[in-house]
Amino acid sequence: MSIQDDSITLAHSAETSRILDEAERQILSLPTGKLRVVDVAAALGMSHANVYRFFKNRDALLDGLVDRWLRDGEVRAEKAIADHVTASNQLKHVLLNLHVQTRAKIASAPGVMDIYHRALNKRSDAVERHRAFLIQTCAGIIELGIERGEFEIERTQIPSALILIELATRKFTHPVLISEGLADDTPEEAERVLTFFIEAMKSAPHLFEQS
Amino acid sequence: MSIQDDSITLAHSAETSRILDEAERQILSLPTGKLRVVDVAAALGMSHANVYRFFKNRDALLDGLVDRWLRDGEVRAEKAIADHVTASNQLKHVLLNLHVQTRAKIASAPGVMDIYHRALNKRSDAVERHRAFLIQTCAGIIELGIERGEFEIERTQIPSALILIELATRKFTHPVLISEGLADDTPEEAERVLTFFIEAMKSAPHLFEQS
DNA sequence: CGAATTACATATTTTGTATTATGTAATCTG
DNA sequence: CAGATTACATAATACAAAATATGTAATTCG
Repeated sequence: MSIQDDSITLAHSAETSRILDEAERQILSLPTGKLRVVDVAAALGMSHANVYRFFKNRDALLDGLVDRWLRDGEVRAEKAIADHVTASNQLKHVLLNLHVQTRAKIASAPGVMDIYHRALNKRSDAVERHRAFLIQTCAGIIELGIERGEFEIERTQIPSALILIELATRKFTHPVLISEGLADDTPEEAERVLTFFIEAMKSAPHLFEQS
Repeated sequence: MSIQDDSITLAHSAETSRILDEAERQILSLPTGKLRVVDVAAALGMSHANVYRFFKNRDALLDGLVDRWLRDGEVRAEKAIADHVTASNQLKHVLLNLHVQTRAKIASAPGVMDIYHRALNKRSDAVERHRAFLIQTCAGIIELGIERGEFEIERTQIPSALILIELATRKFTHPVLISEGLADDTPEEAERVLTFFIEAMKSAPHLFEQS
């Protein structure tokens, strides 16, 4: 029974994964993000029409890729939380990791950015979900930090802190903006801004009062 | 003599200005930034080769346009300083004005963004100069704020404050990033971040200590 | 009958060519 | 001879035709 349940809980069928794997492989060796469904199907020895049984259209396939990348980032975020003890370090490393990983992903192949760009402009479900995950995660960490007495801000100031941190660090977490500043923006700068807000939550809580 | 001096100090000849005026006029009514030197020359009733007497090449002409736009922003920055008394308000409105003005400029015509984009990717002299102007201006305001006892940070912390403010607000002042977030990022959000840093300089100077 | 394929109309991309623009040098003009 | 033009080689762009991809419906296969 548990075996059946396991197979049911698999979000993607084995076939879906194979298709995504091949799509990703091709994207990484492509000069641009112009992935062709026919090529993916051909490489897998199936007809291209068969791909459409698993993905509504090409956009859905690309969204699937972005979704995997974003989920990968989320796993790393969870790991960053597990790897650090203090809320300060958890918050810092969750966002810093995100910056560094996305940076690396984008730099790995020119086509990756094209795919991200499309998904973000479309505000695909995958992107919205990821955004919600991040905000929830950061909120949780800050809450923990407050409970532990690590941060001096009030619980009611959490939304305000989240908005500010998001605004000031989006430049380091948003794929398009990372790509735009690939040459200029360093992880060190990201850390600097993060440290500033973390220190502010520790020793200058009044800055987060709602206006 | 002073008349002669005046004419000499004119950075642009009357002809240069005419060319830039016509180029700008065309850009504003063009779907993309694909300005053609021949068209500008034709509209002015001169041969296209004549344009090359005043601008080394097409890129130089486009840089000239960006330069004018950026200088216009600088004039508005100076005005923002004159219009406000406190260093806090000067700093806030200089950057906020920049955000709002650039936003409006980009929204005015699709071609404008193309031109900005090119100049920024090229790191043209115009852009570098503008960047230096902004940093210098903000530094001056902060210095004044310190002198007046409005900000509590130390003079030695000015560089640190400038870097942080620049990092956290570039999203609101960088044309490409403004364009990217034209739909999402509001002036209100920009103000929020600015207010945060200004308040921090007032009441939490220790946050700006060098690490 | 479910899983996959081929067949097909429409959209998109590629390709080769004609046209037009760029930038420079030679030439003209007042 | 400074100020501008025309003339020209090279580079970029626009365009039309052919080729290819997408997405769906009819068809085949096990």
